[in-house]
Amino acid sequence: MELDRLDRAIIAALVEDARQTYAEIGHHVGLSASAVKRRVDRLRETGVITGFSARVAPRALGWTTEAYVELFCQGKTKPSDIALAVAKFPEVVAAATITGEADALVHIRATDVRHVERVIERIAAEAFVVRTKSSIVLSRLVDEPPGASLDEVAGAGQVRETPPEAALR
Amino acid sequence: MELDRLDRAIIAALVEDARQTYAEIGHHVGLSASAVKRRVDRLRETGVITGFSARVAPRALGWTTEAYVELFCQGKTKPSDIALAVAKFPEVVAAATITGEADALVHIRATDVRHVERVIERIAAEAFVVRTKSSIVLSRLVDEPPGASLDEVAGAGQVRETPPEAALR
DNA sequence: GTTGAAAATGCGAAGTC
DNA sequence: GACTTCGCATTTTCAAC
Repeated sequence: MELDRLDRAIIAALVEDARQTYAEIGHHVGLSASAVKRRVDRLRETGVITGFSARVAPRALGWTTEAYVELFCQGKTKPSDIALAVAKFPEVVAAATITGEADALVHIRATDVRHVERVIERIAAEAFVVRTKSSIVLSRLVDEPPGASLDEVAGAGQVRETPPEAALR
Repeated sequence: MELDRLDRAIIAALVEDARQTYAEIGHHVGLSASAVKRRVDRLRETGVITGFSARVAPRALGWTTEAYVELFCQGKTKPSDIALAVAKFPEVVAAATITGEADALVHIRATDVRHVERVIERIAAEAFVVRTKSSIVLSRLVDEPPGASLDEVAGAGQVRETPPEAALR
């Protein structure tokens, strides 16, 4: 799907505040409310915008501790096996297979260090896990709303209006 | 701030879909629209809900590649130094100081592998960075909207209604 | 993409428990 | 103190242009 400058401005506005009215967004990007709605509907249908979500302060809900855990797995382990195993835990915020020594990296959010410990223990108990290596987060330095400044840098799909170098300022 | 069962149900509803109407949320949790709005207003004022944001498919915007980069820094480096240095890059989605060998972990999202490489190069050029160790993401397995299932597990602030053990099912 | 009108929703006041 | 109902302003939505 092709995205023009207006689409990206609308997306940026919605990433910043998803409860703005169409009229407000329209005023900001130079369109009528109807036109904005039509574009937003299209962006949702085509899967560019996957939904709208409240940003919650994890600490306010008691989630004070997080950790990154590297997983070292047996040779024949499939990514889908790892996905199934870790997706079971609500504490697992993110997970990905990666290059390097470890096979996967799992991001955990929990209520305290003991809680983190218990989750790691249960992940390590999975049959395919050979060993784990975990790092507790001491202090979070950056935590952008996913896609906060995407429009500043990325081009629209395959067609880029600004050269990649511009992304580095 | 104290959160009761209703607050957490409302938060869960808004994390799932931040553009639901107050009436819909109210129907779901058993309150009138007005009551829901008052609670949401209070949750925003107290900082539990920090905002509302559109979820965007990074791929649709051309962000097809991500990486995790461990930073090894000089002895006297302060977390705030690292924060200032990495926050400059829109490609840096998250960063945190961690326990273990490395001093910090930086999560990068970029348009392609070359783009990742350039960002890492520029981070490595910071005066306090001794060396870096990076892992490119092969495939993302889990990517929950931050706080998607927080209410399932965490207690409300310091007062916990369910014992921590319940979090592990 | 815009305008305009009908339906739905947001929002605050007043009243109830 | 918190919730509900009610009335009016705003917004959403969908037509026709």
